[in-house]
Amino acid sequence: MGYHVDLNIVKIFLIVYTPPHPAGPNWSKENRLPTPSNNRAKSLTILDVAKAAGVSTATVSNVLNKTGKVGDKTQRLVLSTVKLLGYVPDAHARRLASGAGKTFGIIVSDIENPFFPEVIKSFETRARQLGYEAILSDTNYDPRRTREAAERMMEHKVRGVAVMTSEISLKLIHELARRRIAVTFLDLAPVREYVSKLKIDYVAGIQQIVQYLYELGHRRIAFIAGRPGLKSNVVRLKAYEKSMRAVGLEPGPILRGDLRFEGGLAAGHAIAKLNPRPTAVMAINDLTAVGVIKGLLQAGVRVPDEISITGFDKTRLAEYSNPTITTVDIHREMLGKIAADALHELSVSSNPQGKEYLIGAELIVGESSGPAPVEERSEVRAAFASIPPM
Amino acid sequence: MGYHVDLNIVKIFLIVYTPPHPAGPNWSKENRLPTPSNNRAKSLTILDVAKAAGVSTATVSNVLNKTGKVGDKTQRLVLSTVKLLGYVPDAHARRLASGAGKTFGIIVSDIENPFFPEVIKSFETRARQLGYEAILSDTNYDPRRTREAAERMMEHKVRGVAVMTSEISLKLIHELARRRIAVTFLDLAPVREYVSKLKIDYVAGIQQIVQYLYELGHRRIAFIAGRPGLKSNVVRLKAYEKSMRAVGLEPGPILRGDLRFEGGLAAGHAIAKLNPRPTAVMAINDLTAVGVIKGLLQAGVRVPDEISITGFDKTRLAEYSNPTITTVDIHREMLGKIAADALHELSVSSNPQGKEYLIGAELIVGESSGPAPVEERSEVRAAFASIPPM
DNA sequence: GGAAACAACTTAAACGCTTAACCTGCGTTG
DNA sequence: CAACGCAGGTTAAGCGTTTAAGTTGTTTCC
Repeated sequence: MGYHVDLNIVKIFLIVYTPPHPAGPNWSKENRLPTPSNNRAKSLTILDVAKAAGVSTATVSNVLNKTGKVGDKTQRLVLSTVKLLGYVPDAHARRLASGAGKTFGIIVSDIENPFFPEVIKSFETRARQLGYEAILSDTNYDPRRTREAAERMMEHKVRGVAVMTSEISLKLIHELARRRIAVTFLDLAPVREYVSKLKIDYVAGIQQIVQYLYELGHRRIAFIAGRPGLKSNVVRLKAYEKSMRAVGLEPGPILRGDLRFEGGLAAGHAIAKLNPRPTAVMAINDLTAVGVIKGLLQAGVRVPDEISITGFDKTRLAEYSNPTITTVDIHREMLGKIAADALHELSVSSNPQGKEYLIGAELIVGESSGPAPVEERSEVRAAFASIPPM
Repeated sequence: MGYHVDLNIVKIFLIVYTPPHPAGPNWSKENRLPTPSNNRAKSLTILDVAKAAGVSTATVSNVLNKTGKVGDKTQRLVLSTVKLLGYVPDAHARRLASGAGKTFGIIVSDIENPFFPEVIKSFETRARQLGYEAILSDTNYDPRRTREAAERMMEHKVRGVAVMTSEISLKLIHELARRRIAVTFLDLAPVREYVSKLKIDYVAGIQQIVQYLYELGHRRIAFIAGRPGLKSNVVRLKAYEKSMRAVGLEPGPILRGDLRFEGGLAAGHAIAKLNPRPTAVMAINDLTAVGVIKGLLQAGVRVPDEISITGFDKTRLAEYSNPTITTVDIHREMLGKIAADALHELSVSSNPQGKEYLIGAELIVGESSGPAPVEERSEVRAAFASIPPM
């Protein structure tokens, strides 16, 4: 029952307050006759309430659903009976009887990724306002789990699903749509019946960073990419290349990352050794940026004096980091809200044709970026001379 | 339809691909006759499958539930029919008919607080392994929403609820328990029928930090508290005071924080001005620690050379921070897993008496702490002389 | 003053599934 | 060879709601 301090052991102690009895996890099946799973716990039903109040079940139902078909007096009677008995209606019976449940689903890749909680929260908040319940599924980046998540949504007969992950096949999306379940999707899927599209303006965000760095005198701007498989990553990379060319700069060097701290760290070390070293680094997200900064600092390169770093997504991390990170706010809270609005519109409208929503991006300047180092300035001026004005 | 770059405007553009039609949000109610919300979409039922396969609904059900009562050949026939038709069973009808649904709920304060996603994930993962579905409710620290969350759990007839927030009344807990819904709770509630208790060993965690700092020669160790209202915060504060006295040190100074970055920042500035300045600061959580470090750095105090900082909770932040933070791992992932296990045991056992689970804490040394500054050492030796060995 | 309209209910038929109880035919068994 | 057991089904009675349709008793209106 006691315990001792040992830094290397996960200490979990089980203190059983009750006298030990045979119902442990390994309890043999033979004597498991009267488990609560078997005897249906006769719970309070609407009929009990009706009897107690001396009315019909229909009246109770009408009171609970505020249809306005019940007289004032009866209404109060029913309500007080409900309170007295502690009756809570059964959500499942309700849904079954009424046909259409007011539920939305949201599917995300990874709830631990700081990107998602905010989206989930705003989605759920907005859904509530519109009178929907929300259920969440986390796929853990696993396509099989994604299919399971979609199936769960169908089983629960949701009215709409906000798909916030890319590990999902178009086929699955269409399967949902065919069942008349509204879907919002990020980027990939084309708009069609029951399917709307949420598009984050990555291109504009990247453009703003390049523009900003350019104006600070940076000319060698590296890019730390993410996982090549993810479409949104490819989009950002392309946008980087295009924006660079737009201001007359050659893209590169481009380093591989993994969207995680570790990848950024490695990239930071690599960049420190580069010659000539870039004067600015665009990381594909904040987490990578934090890693890059750490890597550079470990290698003795000062940020932002010697090199500027930028992130993307404006997670809280950007704010907490030391130095704070220059990043792009893609308005994650809008993402969730708009998803809910879009689903609502699709499921309420008589014409369920999808739409496309574009969500803007906004540059947020932090401490991790500054003017290009002075020794670069002469070069800059030379560059100015040879590059035509935009 | 176009858009222009403006850093101060949230840019959200709606591009409607479809020809405009009258079903906008402000559409008048008169002509909303045939909305999809009204006409029950006759969806595929088990009867359709049964007919198509030429068997009874009971057989289909038995196949789907793998009761083993169906012959091999029929089984295959049914399964292929299901696939062919794209039939998905209705979760609500299922639950209603079978009485006991296999669902757990989890109630958290704030999904955006990095503490929770990890707990949720491990809870959900474990619940799945045990064969349960999980539904999530976020209370946003609002007691009213907490009540709603609990009601939602009752409506959904969950078998158990993991309550991970403290903004909940004992009354509510008991109401759940009375309905034979298993509950796990943090700290506050006493164990009883259907209620188990998950206790994090904060005391041991704090003790380890004090011990560790003491051994590094620190004698003036400040504490940054959280919100006085939260019970878990009070526990930590008390543990700090007790641990300090246990090694023969006077507790204090104790500064007020808010569990957030901002509070830490303010505390950091305050500490920089203190005279004599503490040589170490224990922050109540990692986020506060990050703030403290930032505040101190801004005031020109070096970490850890001049002052050591410790956090608590071992969030990813501790790892990403610069310097990395010495913290305490309270095994959040265990919290979720154990909650699921505890609920399962309660709901399966014939004797639903709760138990108490103690989850150990573990010191994780980072870069934010180190030996006390040398100029303090003489003082330390004096202290050693006068303090009896532990 | 009688038809019509209405407010305030009640009745009972779904909703889509599970499951206890029942049936049927075939191989075993004493 | 009658009796039995059992594998592999089927039938039908719920599960707890909602809601269309029906039933009152009371106004309203010409």
